[in-house]
Amino acid sequence: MKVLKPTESELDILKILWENGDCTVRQVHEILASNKEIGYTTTLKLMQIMHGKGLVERDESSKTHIYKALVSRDKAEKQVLNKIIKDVFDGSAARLVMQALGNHQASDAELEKIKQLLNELENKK
Amino acid sequence: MKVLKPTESELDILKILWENGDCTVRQVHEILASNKEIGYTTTLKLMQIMHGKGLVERDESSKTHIYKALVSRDKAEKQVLNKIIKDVFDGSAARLVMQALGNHQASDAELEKIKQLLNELENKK
DNA sequence: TTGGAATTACGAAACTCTTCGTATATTTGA
DNA sequence: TCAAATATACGAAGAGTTTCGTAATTCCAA
Repeated sequence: MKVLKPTESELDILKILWENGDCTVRQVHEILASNKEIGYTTTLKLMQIMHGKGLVERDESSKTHIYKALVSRDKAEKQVLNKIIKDVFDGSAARLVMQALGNHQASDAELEKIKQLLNELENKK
Repeated sequence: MKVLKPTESELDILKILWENGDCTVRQVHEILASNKEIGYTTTLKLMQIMHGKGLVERDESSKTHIYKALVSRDKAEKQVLNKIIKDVFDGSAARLVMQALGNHQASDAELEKIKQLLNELENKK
């Protein structure tokens, strides 16, 4: 099975669908356009291409189509990370984690959650 | 200041320069060509473009130029991560870390190193 | 009912990235 | 010395992405 790798623009649209649920092109466009200059037909075309690639499906029963993400957020995130880990971090997830932790400030609560996850991972072994 | 975002091919070349130190086009090409089909002039062109972008500098004192990375590995890794964290993980490094840890098998030693890093981070607060 | 607004479909331009062929210059060794 | 090997420069093709204009269709409100 072919791995679907969303482009950057496609990811923007997927995020909107993940966060807002199924959307019309108009709805997606309004959100995109609130962050940057973009024409309506550009948004439309992107979503049509995503449909062609199988990244989204759409309900065509009424004239105004309703789009739904076909990739889960979790899966897409994993794909992105796998690629980075492979390409940039020599396949070492730990290297990536340490670079991320060293660079970014995480809140106490977040650090606690991460430690908890680490303990669970160790117990599983 | 403009952020330099290496493309995938450019990253391949940077990695060679980071690991092997300064290189001629020929040296870089030999390493690239051991992993995939690629013509010499392709490698040359890529490195010329990288030079134009300021990703590398080169010593032109002899006919055969010697290229040197101008971005550090650490900085490039941080840039890649920052972008992903911003684009995909809503700005939360912790979300990225958890996705990475949940997905990939890290060795005990790696997990230990990560826990240690977490402790250091907590003590710093 | 009908004209304007909204929607989809489609083609093509502009841009970036990757690739390589060809031209030109330099070095080298037989 | 001078032909072959090696190097750089450069242009351009091909693929993928992003952008939008235009045409055709459908819907809705006056």
